[in-house]
Formats: sequence, structure tokens, C-alpha cells
Amino acid sequence: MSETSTRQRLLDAALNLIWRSSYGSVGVDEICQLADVKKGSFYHAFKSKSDLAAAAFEYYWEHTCSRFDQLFSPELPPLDRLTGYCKLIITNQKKQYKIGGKVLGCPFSSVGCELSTRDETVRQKAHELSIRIVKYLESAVHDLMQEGLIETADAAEVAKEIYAYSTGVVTQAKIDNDIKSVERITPGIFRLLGIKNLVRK
Amino acid sequence: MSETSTRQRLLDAALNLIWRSSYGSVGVDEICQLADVKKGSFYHAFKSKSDLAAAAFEYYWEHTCSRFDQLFSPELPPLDRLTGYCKLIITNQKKQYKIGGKVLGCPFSSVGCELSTRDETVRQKAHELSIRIVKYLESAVHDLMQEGLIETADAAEVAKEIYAYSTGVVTQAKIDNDIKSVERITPGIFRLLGIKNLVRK
DNA sequence: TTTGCCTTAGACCGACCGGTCAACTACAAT
DNA sequence: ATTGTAGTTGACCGGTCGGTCTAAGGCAAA
Repeated sequence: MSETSTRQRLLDAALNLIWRSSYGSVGVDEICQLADVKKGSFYHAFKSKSDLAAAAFEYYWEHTCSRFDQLFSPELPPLDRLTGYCKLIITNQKKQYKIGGKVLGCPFSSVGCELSTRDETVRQKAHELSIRIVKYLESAVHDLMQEGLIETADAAEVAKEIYAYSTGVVTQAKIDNDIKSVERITPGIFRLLGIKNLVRK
Repeated sequence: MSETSTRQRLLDAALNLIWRSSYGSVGVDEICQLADVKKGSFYHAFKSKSDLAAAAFEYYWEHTCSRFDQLFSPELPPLDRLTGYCKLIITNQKKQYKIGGKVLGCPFSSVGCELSTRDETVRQKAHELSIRIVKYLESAVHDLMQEGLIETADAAEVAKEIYAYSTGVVTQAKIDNDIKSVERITPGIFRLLGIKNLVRK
């Protein structure tokens, strides 16, 4: 078995296990077992558990960013980009809910929140990824303003607000373990943007 | 030393330690040491670590709810109640930041998020507390609508959106470790409510 | 003073933690 | 054939984990 496959299986296992519970409650042994990798190989591939966590963030982002590129294509009407963003989050959460019966929330903000006061490497990575996501949102917000569909304001600021709201909704849905409440993400973003037509298809 | 004082010191210690790092990274021994309580006494006062965490939630709320009662007094103009709510969060975060140089975020949503897929007792408690907070917000939103200061809508829904946004902002500030960004809470809530005058004193 | 009960002390438990290490295998270059 | 190197293995480490247990302390009622 090649090294890259070992790494990848570890990343996959770590991502799944940690997303489903938490960083603190998942041990290296457990990750190794799921990945079918022996402990020695783990520490050949990663220098520490938190190193793995940071790498898993990046790994998950690589999975996601191609969808973001499609979703936020400048070809699309900016409002569709935002509703597509909401839809992605909602279907993603629903998918995980169907598998395990639990709302898992956002892996970045969940683990980022758990570790950001303890592990600077992971915090930095979570911070970096949030910036990337906000960039996508910002372009859509900017175009909405340029097209006169929403009131002009600081697009970067509004994008950060949308992102904070999104993660807030998803985190709250996790705490409530209520999958329906994830859908609150769409009308809330509309309200933030000052768009009246909430029942838009 | 009486039992109640033992309990209280344990709650205080647990709250501080867990808020400053995370549930998973704080051990029972560490909590006992800070509280100056021996392990046997710990397990006399609480039946488990997660039992303590749930109790610490309630303990923190008891600390906070009296301020909420003042803040959300029906005597006050509803908009002042909301700005007071924002101010409370901001000063609270700033205070903790000055002490430890780190943005600590909301203890309820941080720990709630960390444990909600692992510990049903804690999840339930975090859920319950979020409902209480939303109730306060809802009354202010309701009154804002009644006074015609904002557009009429489902007050309960808007209150949940405000709460989700608040926790999202604070969590993101924790991940960014950027105390300034906590202040985003106020303009964001104004935007959610559709209130134009963002530079209001 | 004796009794009985709530509280505290701290030694102790086995399990598990993250991490290390020396031995080994597979394979490519010489 | 020999050497070098990358990858793998699993036994092993000291420390810490959450939690238990028994003995003793503190104190009120009798």
C-alpha cells in the first residue's frame, strides 16, 4: 500500500470520526483502526494528532471547493449563487442526518471552535478556510449590489455576516439536533440582505 | 467546608477551565485542583464529569439571567433591549480577552457544539438554555413589530435568527481570535431587522 | 460520651491516551 | 549481490483518564 493511500485513508477516517463526535473524544487508535493503518504508519504520515486534524480540514476543503467554484460561477445570477450555497449546506446536513440520525454541523466551525483556544495550528487552519469561503460569498454579495438587487453596503462585511449566520444556524441545529431548523439558513440570509421576496422559488 | 460550597467551587472551576479550553481537554483532576476539592468529594457532589458540565451550564445561566431580566425589561424601548444584549456580549468577550488574550466565545454553544453528538444530557441542557435566551429576544422583536419599528414577521423565527447570528459571530471571533470582530454583532442584527440607521448611538 | 450520618480524604483501579522505537519488508539504484 | 531508502509493523512507553472505595473527620442528636 502506497503512502498516499495511507495518508488518504487516515484523513478520511479522521474526518468522519471527528465530524461525528469531536476531536477530543476520538483517539488515534480509533482513527487507525477505521483506516486500517497501524499506529507506526500513522506517525510516519503525520507528526501529531493535531497535525492530522489540520490536514483533514484542508482535505475536506479540497472536496468542497470544486463545488463552490461551480456554485459561485460568475455566469450565474448572484442570488442563485447564494441560494445554491444554502441548498448545498442543507442537503449536506440532511445527508449526514439520514446516515447517523444526528445533525453534525459544520466540521470547520465545530472543531475550530473546540480547538481554537488550545491548538494554534488548527485554529489558524480553520481561520484560513473561513476566509476562503467568505471570499466566495463576498463576490456574490458584491454582484448583487452592483446589479442593484440589494442596498449598497460594505460587501466584505455583509459576506462575513452571512457566513457567521450560516455557521450559527448549523451549529444551533446541531445543538437542537433538529434537521428542519437548518432550513432557516435561507430566509435568514434573505433577511440579512434585505430581500423581501422570501417565498421566492 | 459545606457541601454547597464544594459544589459551587467545582462549578466555578469547571466553568472557567472548560470555557477557556474545551470539555475534552480538561480533566477531572484539573478541575478538582483548581477548586481545591479532592476527587472523592467531586464524585460525592456529581455523579459524573458530564453531569458537572450540565450543572455548570445551569450555574452560568443563573449568573446571567438576572442581567437578562434587567436588560429585557418591558419598561425599556425594545431596540435598547437588543443593543443592550449586544453590548453585554461584547463587553463580556472583551473582559475575557483582556484576562487571557483569547476570544473564548459562548460557553453554551462552544461546549454544546462539542458534546451534542456525544452526550445527550449536555446537549439537552444546551438546547434548553438556548430556548430561554431566544424567549428574551422574541419579546423584544415582538415589541419592535408592535411599535411598527420593523416590518411585521414571525417574531419567534426572527428571534431564532438573531440568536443564531449572535452565536455565529462570537464563534467566528473565537476561531479568528479577533476581539474586534465581535462588534459585528450589532450592525448584523440591525441588518437582520431591516433597520437602516446603523450608526445609531 | 456514644451513636449515626453526611462529608472529605487520597490511595487506588484498569483502561486508554498520544507518541516512540527498533525490527522488518519491498523495491530501486548501484 | 549489496546497499539505500521509503513504508510498515506492533510491541511498548510513561502518563493521564474518569471513576471507585474504604477509612477517617466533623458534627448534631441522644
